[in-house]
Amino acid sequence: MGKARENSTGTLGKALEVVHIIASSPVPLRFTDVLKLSDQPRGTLHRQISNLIEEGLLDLNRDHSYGLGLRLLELASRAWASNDFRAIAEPHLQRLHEQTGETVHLGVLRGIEVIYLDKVESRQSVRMYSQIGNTAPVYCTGVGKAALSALPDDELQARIAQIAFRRFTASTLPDAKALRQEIEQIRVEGNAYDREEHEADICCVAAPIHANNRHFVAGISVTGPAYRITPEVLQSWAGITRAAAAAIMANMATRLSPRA
Amino acid sequence: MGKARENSTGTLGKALEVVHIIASSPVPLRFTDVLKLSDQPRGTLHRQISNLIEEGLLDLNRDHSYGLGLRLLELASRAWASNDFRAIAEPHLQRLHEQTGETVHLGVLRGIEVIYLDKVESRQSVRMYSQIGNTAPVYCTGVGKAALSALPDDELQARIAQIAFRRFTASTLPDAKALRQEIEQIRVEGNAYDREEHEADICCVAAPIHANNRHFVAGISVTGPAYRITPEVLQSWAGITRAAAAAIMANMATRLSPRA
DNA sequence: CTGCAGTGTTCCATTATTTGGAACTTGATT
DNA sequence: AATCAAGTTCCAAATAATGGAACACTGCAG
Repeated sequence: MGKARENSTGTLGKALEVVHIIASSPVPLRFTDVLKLSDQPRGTLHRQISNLIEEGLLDLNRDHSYGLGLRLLELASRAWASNDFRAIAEPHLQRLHEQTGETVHLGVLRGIEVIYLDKVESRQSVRMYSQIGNTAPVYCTGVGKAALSALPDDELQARIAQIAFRRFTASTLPDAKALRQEIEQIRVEGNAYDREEHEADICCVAAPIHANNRHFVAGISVTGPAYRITPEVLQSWAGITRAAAAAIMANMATRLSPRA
Repeated sequence: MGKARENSTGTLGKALEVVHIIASSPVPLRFTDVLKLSDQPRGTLHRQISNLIEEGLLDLNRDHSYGLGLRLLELASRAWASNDFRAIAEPHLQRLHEQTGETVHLGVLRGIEVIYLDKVESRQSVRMYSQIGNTAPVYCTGVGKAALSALPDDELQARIAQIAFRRFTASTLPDAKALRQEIEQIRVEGNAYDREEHEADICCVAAPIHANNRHFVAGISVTGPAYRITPEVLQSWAGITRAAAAAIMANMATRLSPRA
């Protein structure tokens, strides 16, 4: 199982590495656990963690395990609220949801992951806020593949080269070749699909969004359970999904970058 | 007149101060704007911001203004998902919502602010995720006053002393004396109320939650529009709100701190 | 076209902070 | 009471941050 990353850019980078270690662990970590996962000496790590706790980025539980601090929630709340792209997309997501009755996602590409920025769903009873802020691999999500398809070729190759393909389900794309092939298809059709490639029984249709210069790419998707959403139904949403994406891009052009 | 901000504990603290400046601004800031708001030399600030962007905590927009980075969303998403207290409270919030039909909040005390950890509401059409991660002053929210009432006296006095009272509405508590008086009342009754003290037309009934040692205090509330929720109705929810808080505390005792 | 002003970016000797090893404390377990 | 592991503190040495000033870029006005 992987050690940490090699991104130790200055003090800040190291501090965030510690946060990342704690964020990534499925199980609560105590001091020595973190010590083993990081490659820092005891004294150093201890001071780092103390600082992080002081700043509210980490919390010290009573059993001496560490958790993420509430300061993060506060900052994220503002990050979300002040995100122009999300604000522009919101009404279009809403409309797409009304047209389909299924869950609609907005995600942006970050490295070789998709991070979900917004979500509109009908039944709130289950896991209301679960998706926003979550990340998923590009190569097995509709939004991810849609976003990739909007990248310039050189960028695309660079990103694909970094991916470590892992099989989530029987239909997960197995390697770079299959992914490249599918990207070509998406570029022609204008839509990406996820047919139970990440989670069993979950499928979606997606469409790409990009800024003029294609340095910023994102995607939207309509998602539903495979037992209810047949391939034909999915297909039938392709057009309105593309239309919603186009509408968002049109709004971006006018409301962002007043001096294009 | 207090000193300016003295929260500059090390490099990390300064970096977060920059993040805070950008998070707090209602309007996008460019480099020189931040420079004016921070008291750091140009070169230093520039490197700090560069590092923060590198780490994903800030974003550089194309018009050279800065925004909060998506890394924050990712971390916050995990912070929220892995928060034991929130997970324990969740079903109780749900039940309280079913009993009242109104919006239910869970908030914890942090300094002299309340930070909202969770929310269950009926109509999702408006501003779904708006509340979680938001902060509000203790002295004019039901959850805040409830949480305060659970603090030991010395802690209570210390916190109250830090508050700068500001009038949000006609019924906002005006000063420390009024607040102390109300806290006494809450301690006797077991419930706190907010009668349009923060926002016009918003009122709520709340109940305190605390860990055994009272170093951790929080609160839950049932909130609704004043035009629909009469004082009598509000009063009628006091009991079930207290009951929900009690149930959460009972669960905390068994599920947290396995080695009390 | 040229100079000007406002912004953003880079450089590097000085300075202050972080580092890391070891010693110390705590508190559970035998 | 002794032992061991986990957590905390300390300080000289190493390293990273600082901050002042110079450099570049951009649009604007003469």
